[in-house]
Amino acid sequence: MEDHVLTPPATTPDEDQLLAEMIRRGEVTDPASARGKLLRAAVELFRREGYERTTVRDLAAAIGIQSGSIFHHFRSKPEILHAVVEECIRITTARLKAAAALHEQPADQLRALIRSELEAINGRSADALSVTVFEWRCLPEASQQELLVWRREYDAVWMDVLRRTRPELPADEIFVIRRLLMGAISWTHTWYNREGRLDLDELAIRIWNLAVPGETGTFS
Amino acid sequence: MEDHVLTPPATTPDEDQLLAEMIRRGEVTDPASARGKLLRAAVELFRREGYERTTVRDLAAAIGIQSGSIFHHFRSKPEILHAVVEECIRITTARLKAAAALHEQPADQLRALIRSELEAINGRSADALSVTVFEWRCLPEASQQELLVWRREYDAVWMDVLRRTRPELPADEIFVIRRLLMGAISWTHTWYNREGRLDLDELAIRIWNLAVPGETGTFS
DNA sequence: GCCTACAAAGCAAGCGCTTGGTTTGCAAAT
DNA sequence: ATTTGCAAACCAAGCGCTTGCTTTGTAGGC
Repeated sequence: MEDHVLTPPATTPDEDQLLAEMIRRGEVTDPASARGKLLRAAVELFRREGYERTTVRDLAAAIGIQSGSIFHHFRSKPEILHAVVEECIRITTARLKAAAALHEQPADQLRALIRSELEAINGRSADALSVTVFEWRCLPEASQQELLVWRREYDAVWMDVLRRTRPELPADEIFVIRRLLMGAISWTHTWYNREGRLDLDELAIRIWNLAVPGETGTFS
Repeated sequence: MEDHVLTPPATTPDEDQLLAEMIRRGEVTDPASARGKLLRAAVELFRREGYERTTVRDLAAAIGIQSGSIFHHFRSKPEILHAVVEECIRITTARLKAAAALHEQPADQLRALIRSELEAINGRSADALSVTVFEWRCLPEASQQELLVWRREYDAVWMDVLRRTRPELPADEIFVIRRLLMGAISWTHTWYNREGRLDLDELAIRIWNLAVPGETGTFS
């Protein structure tokens, strides 16, 4: 990850390799397993129809088994949502950290974080993150508390990099910047189109310019 | 609305008066009526529990009637959600236009739009807007199409002011700016606290500075 | 011979909504 | 001033269906 001598620093970490390692370490479910297939189907259905509207019968039909058989893999329907959200946060956090590790300078790291979050929201795992955000309140209270621990870890990476990028700003200003950035980035999933003219790298730089005045300073 | 001679231009329109006029014109339901009470209860429950999780029995209990009696006022449960969303968009759009009409200069108008949207998302009608955004997909396809007409009208106000504020930018850049602003503003509802030190006027100016470089140019 | 992974069938609860009948408010007729 | 008429608002009961989940049984790999 630090061998810049052999391979030049990439703007984005190798997502497939990262995922493969996490599967090997047992941190996320192997997509090839029955449980993995079920989780993938759940992500797609929960995103398209919402958690409440998706029935265990829909879920079973999506992977070609009977509804009762679901409960061999999960004890309850909420447990499926919990698993989806947990694995999503795990993967997203790992990618965020990997993105930051590609660079030395705080400003470069910040750009990488923005790029990473854009990728998470608009890339291949977009459905999972969408479920995580939109169906969060469907989780039982106990699940929410448990998962908040992971979420705080994700936020800590952002705050650390932002502090070092804008050391002159007080903590509460850093907080506001993080939130405004998060909003601008999250919202892209409602309008950004990968097939359009604007690519994610360019969009990342536009947003980056909002947080780091310096050279260009603003939009355009 | 234009008599600046007698009353100085306000930074924010009188929401109560605007609402009263709309009720008088029959554009929104009178909150004092049975239908109005039901809609207000629906907003609160849909926001807190979500549309799917809220049953007509919950709704009836909230206003102290039997579940069957709901269907004297609305033909179906989706029709209730439709009414909530429609009235929310109507009111929000009217407020946005009123905010723009308080000023002459495009830059001032833009600040007023930002302030208005912040108010809509964090103010008294925050619950209704939250329902509109989060439960949108629960609406039947036909409802969505019908309501999209109103939504486009809302967007048109924004695009018009943005174009006149930054006439040097091409249309697609204006589009991106609008979306990034919308994201930053919408997301405030997840973190902004009215009781905190940062007031909405100040936050509006911070966001305004992102879109209009000129004087101050950036954050802080 | 046991364990994993499913099928098949079904249960209890809860859902949106319907039905038939009762109460209430109010204006016109007496 | 009282009665009558009537529609809006609501109740009590429950229908038909779907839901998450349970139970029982079994085919196949180790």
